[in-house]
Amino acid sequence: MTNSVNRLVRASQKRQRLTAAAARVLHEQGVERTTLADIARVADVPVGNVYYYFKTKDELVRAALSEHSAHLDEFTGRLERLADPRDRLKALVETWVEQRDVAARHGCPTGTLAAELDKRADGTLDAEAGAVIRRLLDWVEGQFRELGLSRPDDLALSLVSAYQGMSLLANALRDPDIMTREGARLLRWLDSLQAAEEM
Amino acid sequence: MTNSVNRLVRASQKRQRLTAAAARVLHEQGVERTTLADIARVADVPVGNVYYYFKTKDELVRAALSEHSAHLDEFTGRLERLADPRDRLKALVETWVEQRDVAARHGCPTGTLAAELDKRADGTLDAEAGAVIRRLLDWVEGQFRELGLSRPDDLALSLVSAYQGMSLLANALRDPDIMTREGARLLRWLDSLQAAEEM
DNA sequence: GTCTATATCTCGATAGAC
DNA sequence: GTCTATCGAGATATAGAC
Repeated sequence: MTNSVNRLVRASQKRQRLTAAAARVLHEQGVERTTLADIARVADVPVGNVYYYFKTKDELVRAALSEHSAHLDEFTGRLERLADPRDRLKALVETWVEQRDVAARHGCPTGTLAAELDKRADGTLDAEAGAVIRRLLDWVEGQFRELGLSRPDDLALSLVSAYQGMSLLANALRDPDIMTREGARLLRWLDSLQAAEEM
Repeated sequence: MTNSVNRLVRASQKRQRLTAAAARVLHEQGVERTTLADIARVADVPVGNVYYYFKTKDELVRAALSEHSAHLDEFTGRLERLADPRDRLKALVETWVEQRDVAARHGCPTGTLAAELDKRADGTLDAEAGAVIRRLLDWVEGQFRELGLSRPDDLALSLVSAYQGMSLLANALRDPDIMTREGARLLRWLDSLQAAEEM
């Protein structure tokens, strides 16, 4: 490697570290209570240096959203190795339940971010947060459609909505058991669905 | 009325105006993005005067939470005029759907507040937000119990969770129709429940 | 590309006149 | 009780040396 390539690699490593740190810290503390210093510290990058990679704080929020979106794609991609769409959805619910302690402590990463960004008058970033949720919604709808169920869009809405709701309640009441209880109901519900039948 | 009583009344009127303004503005803009000046302006009270009624910003947040809690009590109280608990729950869902435009714009007042407060390391106010949600949860559970349904706590969790989920999605996607679609499913679900049967 | 120092701004909170 | 003026903390963002 030449020196210039070396520098480039190190540079993008720092950018990557900042992005990962932003995704994590913004989830834990929220956008408004997170300072650039917080993110820089976790990423082990000097504060002033942050501006070389991200011109504004909003760009860091954007990067965190991309990170969540990429993570979601990678996850649904893995689920598609399962042959039966119903098994994919059940595996999705099981993963949510496994993450119950994180949900009880900080809520759903994308959901809490979207809720916070929607409080802004400036409506640029909140649309991007909504797009990540829409991405999950569309993927789930595809699974219901493959199962030959009617109104797959409404079924997807119910499932994703249930996830956001149980995450918010688990968080607000600081009770991971809420994820377990609602998760069990969702698994039973998924098992009960039959083609040409609604919920 | 003596002058001193006059002053007292005017004073508590101002306190009341500040509380109402806090409840509204904190819902619309969130806690972190709302300044004391914002609340004072809406309440038509000079900024510096706020501190005569509320020693800190957190006390204003607390007052807003009490306002939401009182509003909830008053609302469930009115619902209890209906003889059938099932009708009470259906009226509750119908009210949520009627509020769809507010939900799409700002989310559920208590839910978004709880989510934001839970991002704090300091865990004093978030518990109070959770308590308001718990209050709704308990009331709904009572209705299911009156209906003689098994696991009324799980049923209440499903209903309130569905409400929080659909509010968050409607808000994130800026789409009030989401409230209508999920609301319709909840009404059908409530109709389908029979004693000694689970969801 | 990296980092320090600092400018600039906003906001919560206080002091003190009236 | 009411209100103005302002302090001081803390944050984003920038200037500029290296």
